[in-house]
Amino acid sequence: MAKTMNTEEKIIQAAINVFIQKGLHGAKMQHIADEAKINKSLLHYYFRSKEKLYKEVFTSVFSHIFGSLHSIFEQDISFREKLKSFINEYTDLVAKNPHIPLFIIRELGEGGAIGAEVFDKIISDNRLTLPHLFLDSIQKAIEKKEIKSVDPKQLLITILGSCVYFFIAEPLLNVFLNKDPLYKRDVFIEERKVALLSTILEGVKLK
Amino acid sequence: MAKTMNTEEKIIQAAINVFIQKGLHGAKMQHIADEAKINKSLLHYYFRSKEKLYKEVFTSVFSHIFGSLHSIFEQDISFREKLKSFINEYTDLVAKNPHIPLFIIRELGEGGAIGAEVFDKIISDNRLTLPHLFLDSIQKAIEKKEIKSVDPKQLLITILGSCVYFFIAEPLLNVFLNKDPLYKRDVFIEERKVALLSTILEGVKLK
DNA sequence: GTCTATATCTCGATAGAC
DNA sequence: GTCTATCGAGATATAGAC
Repeated sequence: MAKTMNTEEKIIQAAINVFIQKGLHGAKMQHIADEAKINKSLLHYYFRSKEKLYKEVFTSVFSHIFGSLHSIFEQDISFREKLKSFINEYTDLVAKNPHIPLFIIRELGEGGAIGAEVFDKIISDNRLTLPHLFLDSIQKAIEKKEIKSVDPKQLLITILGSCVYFFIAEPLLNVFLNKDPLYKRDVFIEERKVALLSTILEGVKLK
Repeated sequence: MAKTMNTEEKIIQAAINVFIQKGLHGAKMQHIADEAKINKSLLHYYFRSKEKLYKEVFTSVFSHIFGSLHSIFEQDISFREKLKSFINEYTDLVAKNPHIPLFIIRELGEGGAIGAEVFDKIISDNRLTLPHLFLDSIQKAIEKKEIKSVDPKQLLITILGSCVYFFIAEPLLNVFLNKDPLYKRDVFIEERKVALLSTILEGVKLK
């Protein structure tokens, strides 16, 4: 934490760290104050409530994810290449930042109302966010006959779900994955990228 | 709640209802006592702690899911038929019991340690639980050349993730699904079953 | 703007009468 | 076995001095 940051910036940065690791209810104001190395009452002085701070953090996380993957869909490459890049980069993103899917999951577990409010604000303000770009890419791939005619929304949900599920359910999946003494998480994740691209593009049917 | 139930049974039933809807931390002992129409201190008399009660509920939920889908994998039908039945029945199960995926998600959001402990106990006690049966079915389908040679674990995770993600992320997905004034949840879920089976079996590639 | 002190509340758990 | 009463920890939020 750079010393040049003013109090407000320090609070935001600390809130991002703590909320992402603990979620809305798991995070404690005292913990955020400690992380920012400021007095707890300053949190209420700068932001009125815990929820206000939380919304700031949520916006920041979504923007980060969208920003990281944005450029994939602006390149002039085939749908196959876009899908491959998305699977690889999205997988790497969550594999290297395991707190991010947990953060979103916790919000969804609490009903998702705050997350939906923030998400709505982001995608309504800007027509070129990641979900729009991804859906457009699918639509264009269908028009160019690169892929079958499918419902773009259904396909998007299938892709997102099959990418992120491993990281969400990992504590449960580990129960049987770890029965294999040769199981290595990193290797499995690399194999997962290849398996996912193949299954989504070509399915499991024999030629 | 039948009047014939004894106190212990009433507590268990109430705990299932409340924990499934609220999760471990969201559920309050007072709420469970009210639901069971008994005094709060009786919860501690019959079960020592909140966590003990919670484990009972978790075991019950897993057993319910596994039991509901068990028979699919014991029938002498093609892999395609098994996959179709699984997608349809699993989708119906979570669509009709929306609290179940949320319950599991909340546990995963809190680290999943308790869920993993319960899950481990269930699958270690019995070699014929749902995950084993599903993995065996995939393995046999590969041997019989019904499908391509793939890693059964990767395929299982892809299937589970693409089935359940819609129900987990629904509050966020609704932000753009609801932009379509013709969107109907029930219709979308029915279309989802068909799209999922098709994509997993055949992918999105043009013939 | 920043601090200390504290009000206020919620909740799991327990003690003890009946 | 069941009840009332209460403890004690932990948390958000605020009052008020400096």
